[in-house]
Amino acid sequence: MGKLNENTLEHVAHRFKILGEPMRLKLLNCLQKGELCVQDLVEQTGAGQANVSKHLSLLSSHGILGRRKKGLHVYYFIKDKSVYDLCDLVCNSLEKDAAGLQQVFTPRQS
Amino acid sequence: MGKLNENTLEHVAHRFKILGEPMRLKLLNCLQKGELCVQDLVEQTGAGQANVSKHLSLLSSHGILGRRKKGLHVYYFIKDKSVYDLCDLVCNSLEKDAAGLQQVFTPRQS
DNA sequence: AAACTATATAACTAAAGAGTAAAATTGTAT
DNA sequence: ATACAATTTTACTCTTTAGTTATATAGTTT
Repeated sequence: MGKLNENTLEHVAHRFKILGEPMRLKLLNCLQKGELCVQDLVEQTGAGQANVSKHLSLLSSHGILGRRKKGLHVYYFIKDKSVYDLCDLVCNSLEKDAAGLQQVFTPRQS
Repeated sequence: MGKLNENTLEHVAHRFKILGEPMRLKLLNCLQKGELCVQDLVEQTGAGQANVSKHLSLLSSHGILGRRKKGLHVYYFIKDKSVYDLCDLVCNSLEKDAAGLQQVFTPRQS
């Protein structure tokens, strides 16, 4: 994290905030294997149509997803693959935390 | 992002949410060079004392910061350095976005 | 054209959370 | 013990936002 001025700091925080909703991560997770239309995502997530649509709009308006219209359907796809790297980093960090906790709570043989 | 089940997905989102506040990133930014006490951080950020204290509590209760008491002062320090990697990743992604926009809006010589 | 389907938008409700001021803790100094 | 200083906690206000329902838009089919 080199020299974060006030402005870029806001942008970075904003990006994190966008990724900080379980439903949005769920959508990104579904889109790992390739593009899907809104319907598909509604089915796979079990969320409401309007809700899914709003999240997708947000993600695409911030360059994380791309949008492709084909007839009645709108297909969304991953545009910024760095989100997966971010998730991986967080996962590793959380696993390390969990390992640490386990070590604390697992009594040693005496 | 390998196989994120419902549960880990929530945890990852939660971590992002924690990092999704400008003031918290500001605090992490201040702590890059080493530990600081609450007062120092209040001065460096210009935020209210209670506010800073709450953010620090949150960050340390989630393993991102560590806490060390010394007399009247409480020193906070980075415990999970991966947060800087996360910020770097986001910065790179945002820079790429900005570069793309510039390319779109900069007319070529014809 | 009308009927239908997929998606987006608008308006609303409810919950979460950032900031603040005041009171409570905790530790120090006199 | 009293006074003081650093930090935390509590209680509150205000803003933001996720989810929902209903409506609007865009495209298709008959």
